[in-house]
Amino acid sequence: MFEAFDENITNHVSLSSDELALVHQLFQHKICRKKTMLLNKGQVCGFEAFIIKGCVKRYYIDHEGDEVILQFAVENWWLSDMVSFTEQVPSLLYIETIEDTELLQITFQNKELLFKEIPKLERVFRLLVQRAYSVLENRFFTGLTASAEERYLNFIKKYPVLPQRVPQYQIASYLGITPEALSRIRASLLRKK
Amino acid sequence: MFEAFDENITNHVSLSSDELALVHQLFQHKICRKKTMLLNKGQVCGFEAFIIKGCVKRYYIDHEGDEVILQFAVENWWLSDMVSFTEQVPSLLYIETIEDTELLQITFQNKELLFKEIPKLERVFRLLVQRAYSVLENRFFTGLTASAEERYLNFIKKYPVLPQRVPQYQIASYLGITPEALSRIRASLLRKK
DNA sequence: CGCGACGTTGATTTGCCTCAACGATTGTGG
DNA sequence: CCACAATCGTTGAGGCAAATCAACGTCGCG
Repeated sequence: MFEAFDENITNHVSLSSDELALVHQLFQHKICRKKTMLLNKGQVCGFEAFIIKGCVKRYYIDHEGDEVILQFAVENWWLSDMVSFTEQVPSLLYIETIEDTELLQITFQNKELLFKEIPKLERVFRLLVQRAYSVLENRFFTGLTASAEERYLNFIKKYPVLPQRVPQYQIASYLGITPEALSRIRASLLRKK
Repeated sequence: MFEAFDENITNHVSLSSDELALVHQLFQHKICRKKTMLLNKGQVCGFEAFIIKGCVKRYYIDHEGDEVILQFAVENWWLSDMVSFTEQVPSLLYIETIEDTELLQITFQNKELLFKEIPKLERVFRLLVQRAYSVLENRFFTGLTASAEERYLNFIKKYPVLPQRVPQYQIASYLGITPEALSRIRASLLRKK
């Protein structure tokens, strides 16, 4: 159960078996069905989680009442509302499972405790945040210049499994376009081939 | 010279005067004229800097040869190409001063040294990265849904000084629109009032 | 079966881009 | 000090990508 998780952490820093045991102890194993709300707008995000299995979306509701999907997260991804979690303020976002999902999650207090016991983990999590920042910045500037078609091609290249796991209108939302537009893009790509 | 800088750091963690002295020693004071290139595409970003005075832009050149501005940074902001700096890989970006600018900057080696000497600073920089992440995520999702006019209104509300310090076509670039479009938006806003 | 969720397709509209021309301002060399 | 160019912002005309609105087919499920 912990293999990928351990690897993800010891990638960045080596831990004694005692230390690793403490880590395991502070992360709680959780299983939930699809369509479970893990976080609602207005709640303080109480967890940071590593996804062992499943698929999750993170989104907000815009002023017209539509879902805008910021992120899909699958196996071996970290999941949280970083803003809400680290600053312990109410979230603006929703987090919801798309499939039955298995997580390892830690609370804010336990994460603080973990840092106190094993300070070198500060480094690991700083690197994780930096990585997340890079990914976001990349996505941001392809979003600024690329056309919808390019963004879609980019998406399926980067996440080839997601189209099979996520309904198309949610992918459209992630790409920042309407479902109709995505449908037409796909049709036009088929015609080209 | 160090007031705002010190405050920015001791906000998150308290330091002894010895520790603070070490920090000061490892950050180098630098002054440069406007239009100085601080980073070129292809270089490994050698610094992380705190802006004491001045204004800087961070941008890349798109496939049509146009500047796309990702960030303006002014007094009391941190500045770096985080991806390039932390992973020590060649940058895709340019960083250039818009005004005469005064910086406190640290090298990669010295930052590592700093962390080794004062591990609790890992925490400070983790929090800084997280803050940067929040800002970016916010900007990202207003970019996904908001119209150009909304983005502009947002911008002047958030950074009321920048329109006086930065030419309008660069603001347009930052907002992801053409200078013409921004000009029209401004004209239309004036008409409304 | 019948209903709702999802994807497709068509017609129309719209927000922003592109291209082009034109003032206003600033800087520069003669 | 003026002539000239360069830079910047504005305005107009036309075009295009994607949004909106609407209708329809298909599939899975209570």
